[in-house]
Parts: sequence; C-alpha cells; structure tokens
Amino acid sequence: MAQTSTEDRHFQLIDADYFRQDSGPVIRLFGRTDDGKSICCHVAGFEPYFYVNTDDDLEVISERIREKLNLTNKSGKIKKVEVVQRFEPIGYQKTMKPMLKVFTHDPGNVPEIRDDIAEIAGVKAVYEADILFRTRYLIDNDFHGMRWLKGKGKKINPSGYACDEILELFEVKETERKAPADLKYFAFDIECLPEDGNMPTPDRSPIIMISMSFNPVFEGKDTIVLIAKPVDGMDNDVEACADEATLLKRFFEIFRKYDPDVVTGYNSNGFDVPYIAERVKVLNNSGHDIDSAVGRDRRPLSYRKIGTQTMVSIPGRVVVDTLPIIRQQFSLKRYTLRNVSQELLGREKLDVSADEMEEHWNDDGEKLRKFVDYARRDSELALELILELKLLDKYIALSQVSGTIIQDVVSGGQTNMVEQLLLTEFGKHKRVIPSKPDDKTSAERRHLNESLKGGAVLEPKKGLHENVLVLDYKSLYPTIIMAHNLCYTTVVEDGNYNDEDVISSPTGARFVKPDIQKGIVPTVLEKLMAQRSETKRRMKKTTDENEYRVLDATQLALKILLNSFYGYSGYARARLYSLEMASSVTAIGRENISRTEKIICDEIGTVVLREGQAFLKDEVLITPKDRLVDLSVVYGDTDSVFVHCMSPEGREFTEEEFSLEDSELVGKKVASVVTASLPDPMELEFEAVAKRVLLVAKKRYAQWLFEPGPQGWTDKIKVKGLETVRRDWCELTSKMLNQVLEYVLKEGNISKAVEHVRQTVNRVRNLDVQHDAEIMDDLILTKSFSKSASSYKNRQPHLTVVEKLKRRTGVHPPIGERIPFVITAGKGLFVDRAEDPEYVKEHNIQLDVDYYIQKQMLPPVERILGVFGVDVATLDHDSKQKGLFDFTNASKESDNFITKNHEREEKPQVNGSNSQSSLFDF
DNA sequence: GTAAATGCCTAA
DNA sequence: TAAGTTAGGCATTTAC
Repeated sequence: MAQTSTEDRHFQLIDADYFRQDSGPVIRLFGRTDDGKSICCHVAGFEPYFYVNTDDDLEVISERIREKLNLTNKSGKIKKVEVVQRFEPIGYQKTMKPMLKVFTHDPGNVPEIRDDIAEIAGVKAVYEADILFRTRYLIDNDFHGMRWLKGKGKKINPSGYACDEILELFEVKETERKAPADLKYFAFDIECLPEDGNMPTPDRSPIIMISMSFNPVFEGKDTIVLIAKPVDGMDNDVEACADEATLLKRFFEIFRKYDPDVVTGYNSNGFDVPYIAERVKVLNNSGHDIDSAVGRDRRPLSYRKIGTQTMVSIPGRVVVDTLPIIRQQFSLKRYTLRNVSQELLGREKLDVSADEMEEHWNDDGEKLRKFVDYARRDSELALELILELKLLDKYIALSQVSGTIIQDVVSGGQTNMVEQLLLTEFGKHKRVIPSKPDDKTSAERRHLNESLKGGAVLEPKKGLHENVLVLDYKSLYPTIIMAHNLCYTTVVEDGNYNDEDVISSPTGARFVKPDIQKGIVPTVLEKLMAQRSETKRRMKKTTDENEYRVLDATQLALKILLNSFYGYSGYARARLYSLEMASSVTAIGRENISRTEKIICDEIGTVVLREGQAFLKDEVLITPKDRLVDLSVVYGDTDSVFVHCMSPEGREFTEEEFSLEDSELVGKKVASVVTASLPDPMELEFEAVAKRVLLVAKKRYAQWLFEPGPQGWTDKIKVKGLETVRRDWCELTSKMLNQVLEYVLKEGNISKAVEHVRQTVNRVRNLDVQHDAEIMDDLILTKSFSKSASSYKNRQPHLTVVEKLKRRTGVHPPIGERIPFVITAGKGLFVDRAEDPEYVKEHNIQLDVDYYIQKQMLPPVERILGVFGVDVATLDHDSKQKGLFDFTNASKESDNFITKNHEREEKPQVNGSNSQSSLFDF
C-alpha cells in the first residue's frame, strides 16, 4: 500500500515563480539537485502584501479603503489589513509610525488594488506594491539565487511538468553547500534559406536546419544537426526529418528530453528564438500541431519585444544569449560570431555565404555536408564561448551574493541587484521602500542631476617621467559612504541637530553619526566588504583550482556590488534616489584627492631611505648616509595619485640610485601616512611603480608598470585612453602606436620610434590594395551605430555605409552594431567617402592614402613624440628626398635617450622650446 | 575663417 | 520588466 513519505532534497536554486490555486498562490522553486536531478518544489502559504502610508487616522483610511474597493468591486480581493509599525524610506527618523499592511489573495490583483488605494484622499504613499511575488518571497526568506536550499516535502505527480521530480514542500531553508551543481548546457542555432538574397522572414522562409550542442553529452552525442529533408549518407549526428514541421517537433522533443538548465545561442534572443516561435505559429495555423513546450512547466517557447530588445524567458531554466554578454565583457572591434570566435577562442567559423546557400541545400552530397558542418559549428561555438570563457561564473556569483534570480542578473542591470540587497536590509530594519518612480519623477531627477558633480581629475604634468608610484584608494566611494555614514536613512533635512551629532559633507548635506543611527547602505556595504575579505582569505588558502575560480568570481561579484551603490543613489529611475547622498560621495571624493595631493607634496615632500626603511624627514635626523627622495604628484584621477620620485637636485634617479624595492618602500610609507589621516575604512594603497610613464593628457597616458607579486616583480605596458585602446581607430594606428610606446617606455629610444613611424608611413604611402590585402584589413575603422538613423543630427561615416549597405543588400544593421568602414580616395568630405571594406575589396577601389597618413597615423603619434620635440615633418620624412642616413647617425648618438636626459637635468616638455629636440638632428 | 555642436569612446 | 554615475579628449560636421 502506498504511504506518504517525506523526501529530503538539496538543490541549487535556478529559478522561481508562482502559480494560482483556489487556496492561494503557490511559489515554485526550480533547481538541480546534488544527485543531478531537475526539480520543481511547490511552497504554499506565502501571502502577497504591500504597505499604505498616511498621516491621517488609520481607522478612517481603512474605512475609505473599504468603501472605495466596494465601489470598484474589489473588496473581496483583499485578504486582510493589518496595522504595523514602519519607518518611512528617506531621512533619519527617531521612531516608527503606524502604517497599513494590505494582504491580497492573488499577487495578480495587487496593481489594481494599489491604484485604487493610491487615489484615496489622505493616502500619502503606497510602498512595495510593485515587487514581483517571487522576489518578495525570496527576500522575506533571505533565499538567494543559485544558492543551495534544503527542502523537506512529499513527492507529487501533477501533470504539466518537464522535470525529473516535483515536490510539495513542508519546509525549506538555505544550506551552506558551496560546490556548484552539475548544470546541463544546451546551445542551438537555426538555418533558413535567404530569399532572393534578402534576409529570411518567418512568414515565408522555412527553417531548414537546427544544430544543437550539449554539455554534458545527450545520448552519447556532443552535437545533433536536424535537417528538414530526407537524405542519406550524412554523419551519424545528423538526423534527416521529413519536413520542417517534423524537424521542429524533433527539436522540441530533444530539448525536453535533455532538460537543460542553461539554454544558449549566439544572438539567439535577437534571431533564433523569435524565428522559431513565429514559424511554429505559421505552421500550426496551417494545420500542424507542433508542441513547443520548453519550460520546466511545459510552457511553450515565447518571447517579448520591449523596445528594440527581445526578452526570452523559459520557466525553470536560464536563457543566455552569448552575444550581449560578450559585448558587455569584451571590448572588440566587431561582434560577428566569426570575429568573436577568432579573437576569444582562436577558432574558425565555417561559412557558406548567403548566395551559395540554396545551391548547397539542393545538393545531396559534399555541398550539403559542408552546409551541415557550418551549421554544426555555429552551435558548437556558442556553447564553447559560454563554457571556455566561463561566462556564467560571474553571473552565478552575482546571483548568489545579491540574491537576485540568475535570469534577472543575466538579462538585467545593476538596479535589480542593488534593490534586492536594499529591500532585504530595509526589511530587517523595518523600513519600507518606495515604488519605482514614474516618468515625470525620473525626468525631474534627471534635471536635478545636472548639478551632480563627479570625480576630480588632476592636471597631468605632461611628458615622460621615471619612477612614478601609483597609489590608489581601495574602493573609494564605498569607503567614503561607510566612513561618513552616508545613507538615505541618515540624511537630515532640518537644522534641529547638534553639530556633534551630524557629519556635514562639503555640499552642506548633513547625515547623523553612526552612534545615533547607523545607515542601512553603510551596513550593507560593510557586510559585502567583510564577505569579500573572507573570500579573499579563502582564495589564499585553497589548493583546489575549481574552488579558487568560484571564490575569485565571488570576490569580483562583491566588488561589482560594492561599487554599484553610488551610481544607484544618483540614478533617476531608482526606487531610492538621493542627490544629497550622491553629491556628498563625490564631493568628499574630490576633497579627499586634493587633500591627498597636498599631504604628499607639502606635508611629506621628502622621504628618507635608510637601511631598508622609509622615514619622514621629521622622524629622523638626516645623516650623509641617508638617501633623500623628493615627491611630487604628477597626475591623479578620482581615486588615484601618481607620485613622481626624484633626487633632491630635481633630476631623475639612475637605476643604481633607486630600485623597485626603494619605490615600494616609499610607496608604502606614503600610503600609510595618508591612510593614518583618514577615517576608517578609507585606505590609500601602494599599487605599483611605473619605471616610466608618459602623460599625454587627462585620462590619456601610458605606463611601463612594475607590480609586486608573490613571484617578485612583473612588468607590463599599460595604456589608458590613447588610440591603441580605442576602437574607433584603425588597427594600423594601434599597432604602430604600441610599437612606439614600447620603444619610448622600455628602451627610452626615440630614434627607433621615429624610424618605425617613418617605415609605417611609407608602407601606407605605397599602398596597393590588390597586392597588400593584409594592410587593407589594418586600415578598417569601426564605429558603433548607436541610435536610429533619423535621430543623428550630423552626418557620420558609418551612417554613410549603413545607407549604402541598405541600398545594395536591403539589410539594415541593427542599432548597437559596430560598422566597419574605410575612407576611399576622392574629393570633399570624408563622410562622403566612407565605404564598406568588402565592397572596396570586391571592386578594387582606391583608398585615400593621404587621409590615413594625415588623419590616422600622424596625429596620434605626434601627440606622443611631440613631447620629445619630434614634429610631423620628421615623421612624414620622405626617404627619397632626405634619405635615412642623417637620421640614423643622429640616432646612434642618442640611443640611450634617458641617460642624456639625466645629464641635461631637464624633463621633456610638450612642444616646449626647451624640449629634447636639440638632442637629435632630424 | 573660427566656434560651437555633435558623436564616439574611454577613465574612473 | 530597459537603462548605475560624471569627466574628458578628440575628430568631424555644421553654424555663423
């Protein structure tokens, strides 16, 4: 005889939602168990609710609510109303006030009831009425996405599910388990025949192939390619289907059978999913019965268009389109699958061009096989991108740390995560949170934000410097918030507070001190920071490579979250917005960096090196054996200062005089002196030393950096803001400039740099596109097509190309796409001469060599070498006229430029009359 | 002719 | 249910 048995299950929480039952809503928790089963757990008994705030008598307001809802026929939809004590969201308050907590029977009724209540006279505000029911459940129970839950319940067997086990839970709690479950990954990609060279549309063009990739394998196979026509002699992972409908049915069958946790594809949200969903509609309308159930609740495949974006969600699973993820995480010039695979995986995409497709499809032999291989490779690549690049690690960690369901982390921004953390902590402190602002409120806030100033950027002392210490503040904005108790909940509006009870920011805003009341944001940040320290501690301890990776993702997630709160506080669409808080953070930051500069230059000024230790001048009596180091701040941006170390005579040190270890001693001494003057937990850190640094402009510099590490010093060249890191310059510029920077920074050899530029210029001057295809690729520029063509006010080269492309092929690139172009020879504006590189290659069109030399190559390099007195005439030196001979002679004398520089006791200046130019005889 | 506006992309 | 923030350099087009 069957008996009710209690089951215990551990599972990692992948998704959550709810469904309605007569007895009330039931939460569903989806996950993968420790023994590899997919599971769905039902939790009954959680009630939807929200808060109502009023300054009137609660009885009166309750009565008005009853009347109003009777009037609109909704009174039966309210389950109960309680009086509770809560704090209002904004501002320091000594005591709570009574508010109404309204419970409803159905989460779906909350919006209409809320709107009714909001209209009632005397109702000041409605709080937390726009929080998804499943989010409310997770927050109130402190359950986090992708963490492990332990559920106790009984097995049930309702219809309408596509997972291994369904449990009705009596009890559920979070457990400590950390190791990730073995998730199942599924990637897919469809092929359709283009129509007369045009993009296929789902109302006309059938799907002819679907390729799928699996990890772990499905029935022993890594990939399966479905093909919508009967054909023999294909590889054994190819399944021939009678027709398109059969193919789609088989696709969904495999999908359900495999039961993946993660569903992925390259641009799958933008193309494949909508296409499949539309084809299913078309076919089913003409008499087919394709069951497109893919959800763990057997919900059919669906998508929603919000603006230009397509949202896809599949209950119980995570949908990850790798294209937007890769866009976000990697700065590349192009995001075609071909380019991304090449750059990030080192793998080639196979290709059958659009105009060859029909021919390949109609073949039954080699050509069809080639087409199949191409299709197969695309889903393989999508899967490889997500697995090899470990794209999900970061999102899993963010979900675990913030609590947000992983799908919302993957497809949403920072707002979701910050709000989940704030809702949790506000709840614990019995404070309510406002609803999302309406468009009018956000517009007002955006207007207010015009007064919000950001970080300070110190004027760089332009030129080349040696022995520059790089000091930066560890998590500057979070530590400012903690140190000054800046919070929505501590800000005081009125003057009824003693000066000793409040902290005033440079903006004049006032916040109560933590001993009066500690802010909620500082509390959250402290918790996150403590977790991060603990995570880093465990990273040092572990020997397990996988655990290390997980911990590293966790600490990175914590860092991202720590740094999200400042931006959120000044975000116009945030539930919690505080211009006072945001401007105080940046104002304190600005004051801090200029104070830091002063301490280093004026108060410290000189550091004394003696027997492996660094001292301040007034800490010791200086003897002749001591070495003195003069300090000056040559640059700084928001949270960093670059400190130049020089001899007391004002010249650069030689190698023998000043080592990396000396730098470190000085750097650490300076950092500790500054830190000692700051409130906890603000901390200035010694990060690295630049043996040489070239400061070009604000936010533009290059360093030859040495960083201390466990295996001693490691060196690298780090470039910020210069053309080598910008994607709107051609590759040739980056390559050339990188080489120039290397010669200048590592060798101090200007001559070599000049020579390299001359050679590159000459190569371009004698450019022959036909015979030098390689350099042609290096001349391609890209720019992002960032808004609808009609909203551009000026003409732009990439728009020219977009228009040409559209005219020629009918294909209109989507907003967000990066458009490649070259500038062709001719007269008039550049914008008229921008052209699609493919078209140029096909038609053998001449490029505007002069444009490339005068506009792409010389200006960036002149900005750098101009510091040493090198001018355009020198760089664009025509070898036939002058010959390299003079120059080569000059360069011999000055190979070791840096030594000469020391002798002259003079630093290079930009275009200055006392620049290095006299060292060379160009 | 030059100054202002526009657009892009980066640093933090 | 779309979207953290400001500071800043630079090239090019457009307005004057």
